[in-house]
Amino acid sequence: MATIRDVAKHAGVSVATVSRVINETGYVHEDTRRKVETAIRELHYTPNEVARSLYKRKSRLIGLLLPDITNPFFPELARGVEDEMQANDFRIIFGNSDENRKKEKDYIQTFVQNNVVGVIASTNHPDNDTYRKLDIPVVFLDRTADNRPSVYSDGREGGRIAAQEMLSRGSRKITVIKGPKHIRPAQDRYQGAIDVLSNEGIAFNVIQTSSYSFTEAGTWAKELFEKHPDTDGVIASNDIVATAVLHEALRLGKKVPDDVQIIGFDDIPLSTLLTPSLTTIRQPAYDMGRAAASLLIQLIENENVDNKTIQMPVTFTERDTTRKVEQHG
Amino acid sequence: MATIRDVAKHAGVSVATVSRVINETGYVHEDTRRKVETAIRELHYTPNEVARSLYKRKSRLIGLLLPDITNPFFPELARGVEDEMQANDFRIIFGNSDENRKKEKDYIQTFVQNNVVGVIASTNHPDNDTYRKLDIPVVFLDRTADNRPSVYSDGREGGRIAAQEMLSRGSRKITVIKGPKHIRPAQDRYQGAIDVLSNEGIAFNVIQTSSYSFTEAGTWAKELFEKHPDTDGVIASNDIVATAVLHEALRLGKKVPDDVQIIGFDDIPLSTLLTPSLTTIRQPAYDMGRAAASLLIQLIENENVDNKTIQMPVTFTERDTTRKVEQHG
DNA sequence: CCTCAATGTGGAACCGGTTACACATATAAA
DNA sequence: TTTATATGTGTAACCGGTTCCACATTGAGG
Repeated sequence: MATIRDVAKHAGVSVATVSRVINETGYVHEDTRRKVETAIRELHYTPNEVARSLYKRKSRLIGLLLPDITNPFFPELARGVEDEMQANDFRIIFGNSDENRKKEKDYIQTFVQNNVVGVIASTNHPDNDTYRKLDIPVVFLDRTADNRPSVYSDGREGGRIAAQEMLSRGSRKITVIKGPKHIRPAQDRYQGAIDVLSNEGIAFNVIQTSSYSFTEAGTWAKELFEKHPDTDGVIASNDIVATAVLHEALRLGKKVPDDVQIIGFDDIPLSTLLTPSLTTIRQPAYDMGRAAASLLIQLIENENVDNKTIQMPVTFTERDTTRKVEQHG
Repeated sequence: MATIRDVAKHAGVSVATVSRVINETGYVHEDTRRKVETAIRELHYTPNEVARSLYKRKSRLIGLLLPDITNPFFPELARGVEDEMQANDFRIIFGNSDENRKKEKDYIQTFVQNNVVGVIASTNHPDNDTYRKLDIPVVFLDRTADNRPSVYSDGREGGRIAAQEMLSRGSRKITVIKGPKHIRPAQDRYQGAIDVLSNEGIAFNVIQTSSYSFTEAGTWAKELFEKHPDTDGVIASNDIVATAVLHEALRLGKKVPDDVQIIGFDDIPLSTLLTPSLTTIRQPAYDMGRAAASLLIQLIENENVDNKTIQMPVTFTERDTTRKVEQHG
């Protein structure tokens, strides 16, 4: 690998001049510029980002911390982040936290050790010192923390919508699947749903789950129909469990949506391809990723950001696991 | 952020000694060690990886390049890589290539600029100079290149198995979905399938697709049943299209597997949760990721590696989109 | 013709680590 | 007692960039 000194020698100038050419700073005579550019080309020189980063105490790297890329919601988010970052010449150091504080902390630390200029994190503990003490901008994604920069969608509202739509479509024996305790958005959704149910005076059952994993989802679906066989409406904590519930319902010979209606959450890409396709509360994951990246970049570049917390819309996405409701008025 | 000089001053020793303590190299008196360790703790010192990386010309970073994290097969792979790397204190710079050579090249370049010590790449052009000229180890994942380190599974064999199982279960009007031309494993699978079909003298139809995207998958499924409505067996190029085909078949009122059998490829996590659940040719994605990471680490650490190309088994994973075949013998 | 600002360039310090080397001391072997 | 070896520590160069500052040259304005 050629260094800046090689280029300087080859072009017959000083390293300072080469640096000026590369960074387009200060004065450089046109002829000199050309000489340097030729040398750069001939030596296939590319600047060493590490050396740069050391002096500037800033890299072109950002840290991205997500709970688990294996959950289909997160790749969408990640992809949004990546595309926006890529477009702005930032690269990503990536880690899965498994919603585990130690892993989180370790990752944040190595992010810092690698001079990242910003962090996007999906954490349940934004108020933790790990984040508070960071002196680089952090954007919380799919999570909120009051007044700290974040991009999220309103889980509570989503839960409410799910419950309302479920009710307006006639289900009365509703089972709500309560996502893992330590996952904030899961709890928000649950709260939103039971807000509405309680207000309307509708009794409901709850199935508590402890992870979002594919393998366990089936277990909870089984548990649901064993404990509450007369359920005629399921509000799931995300599309994975919703899919498992759908699978189990069909296995039991129930008709969906006639016997049981199901509403999921997230709108992962596969939801449309299920049969019947899954009605769900959509979060615009890809756009959320992009928005978070864009917000972080603004923060990094010290631009004045008026809107530090961006709430994205949740939308009821009607498909075939819910009954059609006749239009009136 | 405290630097090594701060620690040295605080402990009343030289930076060299601090460095020796941190890296456990050379001789350090027990008492000195303790003083230094105390100072490190008190100052919350963590070494700056960038400075390290600059001097050593080696970081603890590796580059991971995957086509598209949005395709559910890749998160499994990525997770395997991450877990293994994490366990060995390596971090990941991540990028999506979209199977696009320019993006690939750009990413590889920034990997190099950031002093990564190794690269794991899923590329269709392993023989490209981009990789040939790298002076750090590269492991190809989900792709082969003769004699270069790689972890993959035998797509051709997978295609053969799919075709055999399809035939042994009685389908005779088979449509093979041919994955995108530029994606090697897709072509291998296709070749494997038509090898068997041709050998057996079975006529078959082909649907050519040009991407693995969720949104387009539905289009090809529709095209399939429009062009070849009498199809009684579909060999899909991966589980995404298989899912779309299943969805479309059911929509058309076909019985699966009675009227149409479907075999997918990959065994993405959702396959079990479809109804009927998807029969597929499984690749052990997570294990492949781990294996690739483990191989790369060996290469990085200059260990003698006897087996540089690791072929993982493809296994016929029988579920409910294929008919049961009676056991004999 | 003189002055001053704009233009152009290079030397060297600096970022925060690692390590070669020099030097000192303690210990064991001869 | 001498010598070789193991142990312990510090100084300074180095990694490959960036940037401050000093210095030279040019041209415009007075």
